[in-house]
Amino acid sequence: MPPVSAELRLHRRAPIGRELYGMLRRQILTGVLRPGESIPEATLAERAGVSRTPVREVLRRLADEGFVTIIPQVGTYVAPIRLAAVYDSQFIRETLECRTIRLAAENLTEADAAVLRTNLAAQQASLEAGESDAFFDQDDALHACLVRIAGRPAIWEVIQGVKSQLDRVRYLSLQSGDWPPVLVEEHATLVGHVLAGDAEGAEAAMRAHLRTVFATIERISRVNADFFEKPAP
Amino acid sequence: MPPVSAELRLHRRAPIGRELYGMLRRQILTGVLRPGESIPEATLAERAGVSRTPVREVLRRLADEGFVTIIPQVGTYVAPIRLAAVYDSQFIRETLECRTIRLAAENLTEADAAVLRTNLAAQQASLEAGESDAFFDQDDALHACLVRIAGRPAIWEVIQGVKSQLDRVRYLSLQSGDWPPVLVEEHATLVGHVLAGDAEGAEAAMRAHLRTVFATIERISRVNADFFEKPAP
DNA sequence: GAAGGCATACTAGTATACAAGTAGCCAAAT
DNA sequence: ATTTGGCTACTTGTATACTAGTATGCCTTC
Repeated sequence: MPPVSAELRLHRRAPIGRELYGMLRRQILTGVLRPGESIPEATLAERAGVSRTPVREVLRRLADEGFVTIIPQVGTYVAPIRLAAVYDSQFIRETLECRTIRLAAENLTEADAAVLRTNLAAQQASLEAGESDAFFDQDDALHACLVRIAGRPAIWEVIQGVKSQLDRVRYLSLQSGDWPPVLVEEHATLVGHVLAGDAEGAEAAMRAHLRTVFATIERISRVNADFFEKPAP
Repeated sequence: MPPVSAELRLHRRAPIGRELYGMLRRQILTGVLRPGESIPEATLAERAGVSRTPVREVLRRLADEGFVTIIPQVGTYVAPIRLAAVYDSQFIRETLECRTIRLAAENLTEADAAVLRTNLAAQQASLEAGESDAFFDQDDALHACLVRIAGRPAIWEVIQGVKSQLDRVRYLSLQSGDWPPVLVEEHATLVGHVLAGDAEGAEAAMRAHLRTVFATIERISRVNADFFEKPAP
């Protein structure tokens, strides 16, 4: 019989391989693990001090997100960045966030406004300190916050799942080049419109902001050609 | 070393538990397996004639999609329909499909038009024959086709993954009530706008169409209360 | 010398054995 | 009669053993 307590009991899930998942995801995202690199289950299991079973589940999930490629009886490899997937991710993200930010501009409360201002200040600090990794996370936090303000917190989970490939490009673009100042500026504009309750302006700013990545993709895929999938001959 | 052939070789993947996944998904969707029902790994494994290992991967994926709830050391149960998830699914689907159908109306070719007309005719046939299961699939096929015409075939995969909870309501609504005629009518209107290249009208029709589900949710959740998550007390 | 076949090492897929934790029942004590 | 304690059956989580298939390097042969 179904436990009626299921709704109110907080299950202490067993995220044994949870940190392994996060570590691998991060390492692939940041390029510590480079596309094409072999990551056998046995090696990961041994390194983490666990058996292959939980490792397999982690890899299966990473494969679903497009981070690794599993070839049966051959091996598991860090997947190359697929440009087509990047463009699809951008399309979906733009579509969803441009709609949610309109709602955010309309539903804004004073408490939300304070959170947004705090985040912007933190970004400025990371920028001046040159901490690109911190900035990367704060960028995500701002967008997540906007989605939450829109009253659709679950949407961010979907975006998070979809933008995996986009994130890899985003990370590379933060490493080299002078994009962070531009992004902070755009974020400030974005938040400004939201604070003013200007839904129309906020959407336009978001659209422009999310398309900034386009300006870097070509250069990134040229400089870091080995990170990207080879185009069909 | 990474096999360079990875891109062009077609890997004969080993979808051993693939049919089990489809069967379970279908059975939960159609209500053959009812929310709260216990589905132990061992039972499923024995029934399918395989070991627990592949069954676990299937269940893990179903859990990610919100079809089952896995409680460690307790059991695996068919998940109840979460109304909040249904509304989130609808929001995302509406946002994405309203944008893609605009593109579909603009990118339409003659071949696409023929496919759309064929699908509509098939729907009409299923309607008259009272085959609601076939209609369910044709409904999906039409929407998938529109997304493909828009030039974003990958988007449908995302929608497919998101609308799981929505589908359960959709299936229930097709079982009882006289909604199929309404939906076919809406599909015809939709396709009509696309065929006419009327992006504006197509989007409006799509929005109205995807919101039709709202009219049934309240009744469905009342009639089939045992399918839905109990609201917080 | 080159090309083809074969053996070996390594991989993920699968099956099975073991461990840890939960819920429900039953008995005993109050 | 009620409550509380423990015990048992059952579940998922994890580890390990085994299977099957692939790629590669070496050896043979032409």
